[in-house]
Amino acid sequence: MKEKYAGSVLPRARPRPGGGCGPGPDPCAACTARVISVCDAVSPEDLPRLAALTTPLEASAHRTFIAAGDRADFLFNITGGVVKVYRLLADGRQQITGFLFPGDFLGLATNNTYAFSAEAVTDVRYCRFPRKGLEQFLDDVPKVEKRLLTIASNELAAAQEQMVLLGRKTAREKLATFLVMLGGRMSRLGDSTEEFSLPMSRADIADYLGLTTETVSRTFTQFRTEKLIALPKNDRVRVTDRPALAALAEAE
Amino acid sequence: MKEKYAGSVLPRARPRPGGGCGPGPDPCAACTARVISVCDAVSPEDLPRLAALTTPLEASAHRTFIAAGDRADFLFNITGGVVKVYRLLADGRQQITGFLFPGDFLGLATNNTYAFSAEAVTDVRYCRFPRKGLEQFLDDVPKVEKRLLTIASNELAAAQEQMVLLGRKTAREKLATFLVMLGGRMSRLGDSTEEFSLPMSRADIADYLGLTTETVSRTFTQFRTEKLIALPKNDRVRVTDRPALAALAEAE
DNA sequence: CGGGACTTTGAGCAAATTCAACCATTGTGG
DNA sequence: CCACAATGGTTGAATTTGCTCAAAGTCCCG
Repeated sequence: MKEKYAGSVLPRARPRPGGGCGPGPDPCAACTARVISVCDAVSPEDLPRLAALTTPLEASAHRTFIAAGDRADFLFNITGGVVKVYRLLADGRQQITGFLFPGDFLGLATNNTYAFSAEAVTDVRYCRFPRKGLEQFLDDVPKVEKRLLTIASNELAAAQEQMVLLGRKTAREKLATFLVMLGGRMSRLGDSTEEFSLPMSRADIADYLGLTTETVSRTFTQFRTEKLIALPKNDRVRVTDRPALAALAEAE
Repeated sequence: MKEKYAGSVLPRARPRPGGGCGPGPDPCAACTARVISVCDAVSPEDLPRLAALTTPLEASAHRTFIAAGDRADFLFNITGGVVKVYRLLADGRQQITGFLFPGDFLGLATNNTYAFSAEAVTDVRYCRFPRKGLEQFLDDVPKVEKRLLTIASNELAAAQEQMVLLGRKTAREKLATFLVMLGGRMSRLGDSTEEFSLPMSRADIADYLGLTTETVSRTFTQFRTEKLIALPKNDRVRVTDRPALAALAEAE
């Protein structure tokens, strides 16, 4: 199992392992993830109202907490841990469309049902908002709606980036891009860019990059042989030749 | 050149070839694309104000009217013709992230610059809005902002779909998906689902599906041999076995 | 210490690419 | 009006990248 990863994602997060909402009457005010999420757009005086809508929840590693086809009654904000968002084909082929980290937002749905599934990669903490209530809240606090639009735009840009990766990059370029991206992300969460944890399995990395586990593994080995990276543990990378890795990643 | 395609995309559109905004004092009110676009969320009394912000423009086939890196001062609404949105890698590899049709919206940008380029595939008509002015307008007409969020959500869902295609589908499945999608899109624009125009080149299809022109061409030939489709002209498809094509497309 | 899950490695294979030639359509200039 | 160049599309052969199938190897954790 993967419980080992729990809490390793926010090494310097303060109040609770894995980060997350604080307890007490005003949990959102104490939320360690707030500064990097939607909730940042909420002014202090509106926080209690947001908190009233919020249900803080947890999911242990490998739990699927959103299944494609479910009624899309909720929106989510990840406060601790790592989540994978994915789609399946009928025969089981899986494409992971994104990994979510603390502060990331989830749940923008087109119809009344989710078109994707979401599974906890590590133990996860998240806040759940009922769509109905949140929509009301959004009407009253337009700033948050703007923020949502910004978030959606960012995700759209990221999605386009990922399409370039999936459609036009080689296995080496894909993995290099992934490592650079993950390093950046991890460092923003308090880990170092040079050495950081790799919370997801090889299979998940493969399903994110449009490859097989074997190819991911082989490419890791190549990179290690070429001294671009080191793998002190299976779930930890040290980038030893950042320029070379970045060059591979940004064939653009 | 491709001028031959101009106007072939909205066969039943009324007022002008290729559709587009009407002339005169209230062009938006006469816009044939309005009913299927953002502008639909604008109430009649606000239309003049929107019209005041709008600059109707044209671009002939193959003209790049947004280049990645440009300052993102404008938003766009396609009113006639077909546009491709794409990204390039340094060595020229291209990934088309989407084709836009009349009613489609374009320009959501993360930073101050566009991260993508946009090129007219056929002769194109479009409306241009200055970001600044539009933002003001959005503040006053929250309904439109909501609509934008909905559009962004839809695009996000489409982007995820495309990631599945790029990362996990075979060449045959990719082309089948593309044809089904295009058929649906074309029929909503007044063409038939059974036979419709194929306004983009094989190279563009390849760059959209993460394949090479050769593979696209070979797969077209396969489909023709298997009597799934017919190609009365190079730029026209007739779907002769829709169920089979759909089955190939939706391996999901 | 042993079982299970995950990862790595190897060998052969297949899908898609590359490189190259050929064909078809269209538009141009003689 | 026809020849012909140009562009885009198709086809073929050889090659390559990444996949499949199979077998070890590793690392936890109990």
